[in-house]
Amino acid sequence: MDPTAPKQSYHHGTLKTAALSAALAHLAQGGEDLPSLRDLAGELGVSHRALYRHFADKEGLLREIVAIGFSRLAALMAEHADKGAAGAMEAFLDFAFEQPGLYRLMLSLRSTNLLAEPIPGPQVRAVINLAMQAFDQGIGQSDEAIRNQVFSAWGLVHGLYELWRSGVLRAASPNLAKDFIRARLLDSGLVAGVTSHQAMT
Amino acid sequence: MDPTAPKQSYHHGTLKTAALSAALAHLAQGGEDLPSLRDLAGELGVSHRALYRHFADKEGLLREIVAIGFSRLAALMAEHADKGAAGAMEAFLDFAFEQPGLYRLMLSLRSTNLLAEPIPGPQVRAVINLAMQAFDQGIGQSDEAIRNQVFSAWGLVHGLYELWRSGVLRAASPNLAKDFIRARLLDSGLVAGVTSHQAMT
DNA sequence: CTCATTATGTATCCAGTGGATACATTTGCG
DNA sequence: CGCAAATGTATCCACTGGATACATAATGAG
Repeated sequence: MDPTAPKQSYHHGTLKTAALSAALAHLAQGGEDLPSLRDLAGELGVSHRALYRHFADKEGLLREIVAIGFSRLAALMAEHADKGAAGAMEAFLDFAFEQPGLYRLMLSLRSTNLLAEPIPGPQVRAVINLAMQAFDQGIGQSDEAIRNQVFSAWGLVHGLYELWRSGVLRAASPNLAKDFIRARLLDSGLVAGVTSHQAMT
Repeated sequence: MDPTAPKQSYHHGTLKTAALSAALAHLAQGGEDLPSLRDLAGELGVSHRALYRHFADKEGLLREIVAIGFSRLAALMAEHADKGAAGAMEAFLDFAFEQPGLYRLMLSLRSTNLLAEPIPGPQVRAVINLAMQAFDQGIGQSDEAIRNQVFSAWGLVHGLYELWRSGVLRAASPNLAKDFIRARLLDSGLVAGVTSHQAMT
């Protein structure tokens, strides 16, 4: 049963993974919302009810995608672990601007009541822990102090990002919005110095 | 035609205002989303299609509510205009924690793709202007510097609030979340000192 | 005052959505 | 082999926002 073969068989074989990939692909291509279960199933050549064998309901699918999103964010931050707080925050920014759909699902789904249950804890904790490591300057600050700094920085960046997306904060282009957010983070004094790995925009 | 009289008449008389009030009442009572057009119309004793005489579509209703929300926020800030930046930010916080449903509609509707069009500009600008006045310390800072401070403060507060609502930031109670946000704002140095008009929680 | 015009509601339809139940087909294991 | 569990399908349902056609009430011109 080669899953890559053009399968005409009654059983799909890898429907669950295929569904998650298809959904993530939609988000990666600029989709803000998930497609309907019917459309998603249609793409996979399967009846919409087939998905219910793998996810309890639509929220189940959502939750798995959110978990994957946080894992990816953690991975991205781990890549930049050497660059300290500035690197961590730049990773946040990159993620949010490159995967807006996914980022939105991760962080504004619960408050939008699309998710009844809390977002997946372990993956979120992983992200927070990575951030705390990045912000720890090894000079014996208390865990609480570090945690406060992490949330302040994340809050500032996330808040400005959302204000931009909501239309309250106007910017001529996404890149300029990103620059603005980076600048505010910089003069907040929360990070030693933000690596601006970009040419002039 | 007394609008307060128990109307059995074919014509409602003040349907538009009644619809907006009913929707706002739902939000005030803890509703996160608007009720369906049918439920809303049902409450008003009217067929769901009647609402379409007053709003182009559901988004039309939403947009008017968002506009009202920003007006109310502006009014609340104006009340505290004497207390400077700290007062303005406390007004933000109060509004967000007392009207979570409305606040969410105002600020995370657009990014949730429930609103295709930008949120109403004039009302938003009023809020920004009030905030800028509050942050202006009259020592000749540039408009841009003040604006940056306003957005930093608003971004920080809004971001932490959203992180809390999304479940990333855990707090035992809403009041503790509010305290945490106020504390982060305070040690950001963005406001001179936050009036903590509350007893210990 | 009358009557046509316009504003406002109603009745009924439609497509799309998430979800439920009952049935069909495989797969795989004793 | 043969039967049970896993996986899909067919078909139904309630509900939503929206469209069209028709009914009724308010209003202003003559």
